[in-house]
Amino acid sequence: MDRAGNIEGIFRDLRRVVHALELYSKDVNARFGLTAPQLWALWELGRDGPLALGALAQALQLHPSTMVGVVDRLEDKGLALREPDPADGRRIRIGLTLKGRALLKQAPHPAQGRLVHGLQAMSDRRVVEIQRALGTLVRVMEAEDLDAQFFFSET
Amino acid sequence: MDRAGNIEGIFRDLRRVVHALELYSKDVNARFGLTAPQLWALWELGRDGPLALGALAQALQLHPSTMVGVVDRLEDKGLALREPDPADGRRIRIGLTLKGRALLKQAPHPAQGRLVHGLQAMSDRRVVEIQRALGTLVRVMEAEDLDAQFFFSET
DNA sequence: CTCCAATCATTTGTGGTCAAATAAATGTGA
DNA sequence: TCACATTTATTTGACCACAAATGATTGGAG
Repeated sequence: MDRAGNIEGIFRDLRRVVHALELYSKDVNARFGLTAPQLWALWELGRDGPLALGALAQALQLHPSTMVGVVDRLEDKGLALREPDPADGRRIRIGLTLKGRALLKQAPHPAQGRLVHGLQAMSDRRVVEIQRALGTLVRVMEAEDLDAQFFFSET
Repeated sequence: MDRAGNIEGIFRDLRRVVHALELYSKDVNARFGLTAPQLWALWELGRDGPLALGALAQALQLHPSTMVGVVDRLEDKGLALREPDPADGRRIRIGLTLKGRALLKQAPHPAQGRLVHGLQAMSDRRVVEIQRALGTLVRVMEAEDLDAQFFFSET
């Protein structure tokens, strides 16, 4: 197995992982009525109390304009609530409703579910290896240095 | 670093990898006027000649209804073309236009960018480790998907 | 040959994501 | 004080992704 083949394989596997994550989100939605971002936001709100929209977006690593829609849907479901921030007229405070708090007690942790079962069944060594590999990927992909566009040799 | 922390970290890193992939798609779009799925579809069409919509969706691991929009946009840009399949009235044949073929010659490989740059700069051992870890992840995640499908198809 | 199930592309609806533009409120410097 | 840049949330527009429903076509069973 040559190097180009390895890199090709990494890309293919990444796409498959992304795909599986999306299906997992749909599955969570079907079982709990919440998509993965919605559940994650709910969990974050339950942890850090009322948050401004920007702070919540930051916590979830999402664009603020993306966050608006997610919060809208949580509000539509009666799980979260927007309130004006008395200290700063620009800000809002997003908090959980009683219903949201109740649901949070029953819902799975965002990083939980059948997917985690597979990881839990692995040896510690395996888990650490995956974590280290992903950490390397994140570092590489989030590296700021650009350029270097045209030097991939295809077979 | 405990085990739960490792699994937490894996999820966090997965989200960041997904995020980076999305930004990469936007970046490709800004540079070449093509999003990652569009570029990938173009590349696949240039490889395997005219394809039916379903076959193309299969090649990209996308839902057929998703593929429709991507092909629409490629057609709007004059890069691809739908033709009725003379042998089967239900099927269409999606092919590249001359313009599409010309663009494909200049466009980067779909699996290009920051990530490839980083991977190429790594040691072989590192690349193999990443590949193996992702392979394990894919097996676990796709196995869970199969379980879910089996579980939900029992009615 | 006819009826009917399977296949294929598409449409519709929901949701996620970003960037860019907008509006309101805040804070700051002259 | 007042003009102006900054911050914050939102809207708009484009794209991606899926599931479910639809319409047309095909192919097989009787």
